[in-house]
Parts: sequence; structure tokens; C-alpha cells
Amino acid sequence: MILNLTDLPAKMNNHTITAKDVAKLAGVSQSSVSRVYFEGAKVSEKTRLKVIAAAEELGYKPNEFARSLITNRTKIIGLVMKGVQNPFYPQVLKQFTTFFKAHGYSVLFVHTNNEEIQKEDIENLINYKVAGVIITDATMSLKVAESFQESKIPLVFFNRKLYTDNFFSVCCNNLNAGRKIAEFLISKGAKDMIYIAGNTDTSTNQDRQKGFFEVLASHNIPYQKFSSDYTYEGGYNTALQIMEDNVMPNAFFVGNDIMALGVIDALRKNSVTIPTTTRVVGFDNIDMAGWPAYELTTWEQPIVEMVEQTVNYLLAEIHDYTGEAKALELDGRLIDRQTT
Amino acid sequence: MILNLTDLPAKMNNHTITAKDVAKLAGVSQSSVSRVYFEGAKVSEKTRLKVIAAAEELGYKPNEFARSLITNRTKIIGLVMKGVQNPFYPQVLKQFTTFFKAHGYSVLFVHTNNEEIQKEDIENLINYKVAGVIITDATMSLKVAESFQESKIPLVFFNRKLYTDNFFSVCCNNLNAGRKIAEFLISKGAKDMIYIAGNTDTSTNQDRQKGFFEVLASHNIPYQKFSSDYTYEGGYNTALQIMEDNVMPNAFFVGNDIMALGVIDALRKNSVTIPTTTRVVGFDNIDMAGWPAYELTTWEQPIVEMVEQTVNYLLAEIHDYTGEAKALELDGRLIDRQTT
DNA sequence: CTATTTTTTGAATACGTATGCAAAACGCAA
DNA sequence: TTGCGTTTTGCATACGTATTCAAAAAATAG
Repeated sequence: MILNLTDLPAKMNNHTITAKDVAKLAGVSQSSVSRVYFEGAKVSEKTRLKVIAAAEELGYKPNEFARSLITNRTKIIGLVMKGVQNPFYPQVLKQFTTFFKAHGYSVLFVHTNNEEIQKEDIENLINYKVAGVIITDATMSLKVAESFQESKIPLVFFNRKLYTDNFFSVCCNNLNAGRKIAEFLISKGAKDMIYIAGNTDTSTNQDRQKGFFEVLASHNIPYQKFSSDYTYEGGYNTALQIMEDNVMPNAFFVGNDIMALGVIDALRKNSVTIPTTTRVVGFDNIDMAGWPAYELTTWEQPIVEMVEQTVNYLLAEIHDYTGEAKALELDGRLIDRQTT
Repeated sequence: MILNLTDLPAKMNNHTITAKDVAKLAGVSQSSVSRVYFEGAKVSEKTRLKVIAAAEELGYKPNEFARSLITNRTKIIGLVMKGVQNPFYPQVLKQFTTFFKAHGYSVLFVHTNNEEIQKEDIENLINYKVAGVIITDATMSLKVAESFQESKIPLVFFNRKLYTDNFFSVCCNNLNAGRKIAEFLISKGAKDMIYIAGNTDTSTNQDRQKGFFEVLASHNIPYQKFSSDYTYEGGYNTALQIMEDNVMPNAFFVGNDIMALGVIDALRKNSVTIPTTTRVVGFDNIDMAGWPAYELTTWEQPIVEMVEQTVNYLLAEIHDYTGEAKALELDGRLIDRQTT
């Protein structure tokens, strides 16, 4: 007896299992198999069961590419992150991937060095027909951002706002945080202060600064501003420079925790006691801020909530696109430790 | 005059530009267009120029999915990372993405919580027909790993070895590092030591430990071993416990820098002076190790070189698959600071 | 039970590219 | 020029799925 190869079970034939194979085994058409795996399509319960049983037996998985070729969309989320200086970088990445995995989405990771994302990175994402995009800690030109809107790809700016209100963004309420920190330091008796900014151009910085200075001004508290770069060394050197050139202020508000730790080490190096001589407040509440060596007072961003809101918005927009634009700002809270 | 829609330039027709459009404009066949964009295919210089000009004019980009549907391969690298406790996590991620971007590859990021990667994560990667896979800080069962070999998808274990020699891995030479650290501490006059392990099961830990104990034994130096979890709190608590239960050793070798910082803070809390009463050596040389608050002596892993070797291997194997297996071990170096 | 509406199904086609094959174009020598 | 070998090209088809449309089946009403 001569066996035709195509008569053998597909499994032994070392040929990728397609919907056609499943259809044959289940005794239905390829269309029906497709409908079982396509969310929203209608199939009777009877054929669904037959198909699933056959698929199980053969180990069938729909080919994502054939799928994307038709639907023009994938189950991939583009996640763009800037630099590595962002202290909650790993945590945010971990949470996004975990959340999306639970919903059947994969994460295409894009790293950018620039505050403004380059066109080539974006083209790549559009080429891959991603289902949605998250931009963390960076912005992009209006023109490029609009290309996503044209393609109806939902987009979220995470931890950064654009200067137009045509896009969805999720941030900590930096304005309010700046205010609260100012009030807190005033309540501690600080009579003059220094603000050390990270990247002056970012919306996060500008909001914090605005809130902070606003309250100081209303209390007639004198202040100075310095600019640094969101790194430990930046904070360290800026503090050294301040000590050389200026009188020591009653308190420092530093743009993020990493810089704040640098400031603390610089102050300690010059034997400035904290919180007796001066006080230091950071931002982010990274792990290290709680370590005994520092015990830094800081502002905690509601990361989990920020991530959740981002994911929820994206999934909803992927389901049906509205293009809703909103600047979401979530409150955080002050973590009062030993540096104030 | 009535215009047929299909006569209009494709651009205005709001219809994705395909190879057919380019072909029409260039006056060649779709096949020729395909051949221009398919590496290794043969086209005459004349048609190549015509095609590129037409493509440029229309803004043509080959559809990656249609492509993958046929070739069964993508320009995507699967990058699997475990947890976030790995201190060089962000840097490694950044470097991989940068390198691969330069070679036209994108990175699909997968996060895993387990030391052993789960089958579902892997199936996802195989579903996406990734061109290659990097597994950092984790292992996987032999059976799962072999499924990659069956699919001829090159695979690299980064910073972890498997216990068989059928796979390619890139690590720091942990055995040698353990030895060198032992010799270094002995040369500093340490008479008894404590080794604090992170995850005991990992190959990295076992190699370091083996090298370290080997040298101590040959010098008749007594030692003890404690197990922790690669976190700051772990190091902190382990050190506290040691101080409760034991005599203070002359030196600590701690499995990674984060734990070492915890150990230092715990020692300081109990007013143990470093390096006079005891000494501490970490591993990894993370940024914080160099900060004035710690000045930790540690072992620097040659991350850049490790990443380069990984990328080179993968690209070569993607080009033509040999299945070469080798455990690559690259030397690092001791960074001598103030804790010894 | 028949007539009518609703649901489910299968056949055929499209998505955009790569590729085997045969025809056409080219290069070169005589 | 002709003839022959070598490239280059276009045609047709395949990849694995979603989707339209008409036919079949099922459900419902009378």
C-alpha cells in the first residue's frame, strides 16, 4: 500500500499546522476555523468545540503574520523609552510588559537617546503596524505624532506632556507636587531655597517648578534655580558649585532622587549637616531613597496607577478608536524621611 | 473627462503603497521590485536604480508581514529578561536595542519572573518567528530550549550558563573572578571570610563561589557561606543576622553590589568600621558602587564586550545557521576602592 | 406543516511579498 | 551577422489568514 504524504497527519509531515489542517480534521471549512479564532466573528457552539478539539490535537496556533497582512494591525505595543536615567525605568517596563502579556499583547521595545523621538524609530513602529504606542519620558514633533493619528494608532505620552492638547498623556500631577513640597518645606521653617532642575525643557520639570515657585513667591520666600541633568554626578557637581559660589540655603528641592543623592553626598563631603543646616527633598521615591545611608524625603509618583491608566486607555482605543485626547494627572504623595 | 481612480497616483488614493505600485511607476514587474529589496537576489543596476527612484517617490516600504509570511522569519530579536534586580539591566537593554537597531533589527521584549522561562513566553517568540533570542539572567528547560534548535532560531544565554554544553552562552568569567577576589582579600590580610550568595541555583553564583572557596581552601582560610536574594534588603538582613549569630569575619564577598551596599549599611548601623574591622567586596560595579557614600570595591563585568559578542554571534547565526555551541567567558577586572 | 426570517456555513478571493520556471535580453566570440 | 552561454526579467503561484457573498441550515411564526 502506498501512502500519500498528504494523507499523513500533518504533525508527522513536519509542516506547519495551518487552519486548513484543523479544518480537515474537524470536518469544517477553513473559514470556520478562522472564525473561531477571530474575536467578534460568529460560529455555532457545536463547530467551535469541534474546531478547538482539532486545534488542540494538532497544536495549532494562528499565524500572526497572515493575520496582520489582512487586518493591517498586530498584537504588538510599541514602547519607546528614553535614556536610562529615569529611576523607575525598569519597574515601568516590567509592569507594562506584564499587563500587556495578560491581554495577549507583546511589547516592541524602542530606545531613544533624544528628548524628541526621531522619525526613523516611528517609521519602524508604523511599519510593524503596532496596535498602540507608549512614549515614556520623551516627546515628538507634532508632525510625527500626527502620523499616528492618521493611521489611527492610539498613542500615550507617559510621564511627559505635549504642548498641544491633541494627545493623551499620563503624568504625575507635577504642578500640585511642586506646590505641596514648597508648603512642606515652608512648614519646616525654611527661609530660602534652591531648586535644582533636571532637563529644563521637559513638561514635568516645568510643572514642578511652576508649582514650587508659585507657592514660594506667595510666601515671599527667596529662591534660586540651578540646572543640572538628572544624574547623580550632575547633582553632586551642582551642589559643589553652589557651595563654592553661594550661601547655603535652608532647603533644596531637587528634580529627581538620583540628583538628590548626589547633592546629599556633596553636602556631606563639605560637612554640611542634614536636616539641621539644610534640608533636601527629591522626587520619584526610588528604592535607594529609603536606604539608611540616605533616608531621603521625596515625592512618590503613583506609578502603578499611571501604568494602569495607560494600559486601560490603550486597550480601549485599540478596541475602538476614538482619538480621545486628555492630559491625565494623578496625585502622588510626600514621603517624609530624615533629610527634612 | 472622467478619471478612473486607479489612474491616480497611488499617493492620493490613500491606499498603502505596494510593490505593485512601485513596479508600475518604474515600468518593471513586481518581482523585480521584490528582488531589489531582498538581500541576495539578483537585479541589474539599471532596474535597481529605476525601482529605487520610484520607491522613493512613492514612499514605499516593504510590508514586513507579507515578507515573513513567505520567509518564515522576521527582523525581530526576542529579548527575555528576568526580574529587575539585575543591576545592569537598563544598560544591557539599551545596548542591545542600539546595536540591533543599527543592523535593522527590532527588539521584542519579554519579561519573566521565574529563573526558568515558561513555555508560554517561548511559544510567543516562536509564534512571532523571531530571528534570534537572547535570554538574560535566566535559564530554561532543555526541552524548551531544543524547540529553538528545531526551528533553527539562534539562541544566546546571557549572564547564565546551561548545564549542558549544547547552547551558546556569554558570561563574565565568574570562576576566575571568584579566585581573583579571594587572592585579593588574602593579600589584604583577611584571615577568615564570609561569602553571601544571591540565588544559589544560578550558574553565575556557583562559578564565583567555586573559584572563591577553592583559593581560600588552598590557603587554609576558614570561611562560611550565607544565602540571600540579590536585593539590598536581603544583604542588609543577612548582615544583621550574621552580626547577631557570629563573630565578625575579616572580609565579606557579596554576590552582587546591591546586596553589598545593604551589607555595608547594616555594618555601619552597628558601628562596624570598614575597611578596618572588616572588608567588603561586591560584584558588578554598578554606578552606585562608585558613589562617595559607599566607595565599594567590586568586580567589573565587561558588559560592552559581552553584548558585542552576543550580537555578533546572533547576527552570524542569523545569516547562516550553524548551531555552534560554546560557553564564552570574558574576563572582568577588580575595581579597588575604599571598602577593602 | 409551510412560509419566513435569522443564523451559520463554505467557496472564493484578497492581503503584499518571495520564488521557481521559462522566456527574453544581454554579452561575447567567431 | 549568427550562435551560444549567461543574466535578467516577468508570469504565475504560494504563504496562511480574514472576509464577502450566496447557499444551506436552523429557528421562528403562522
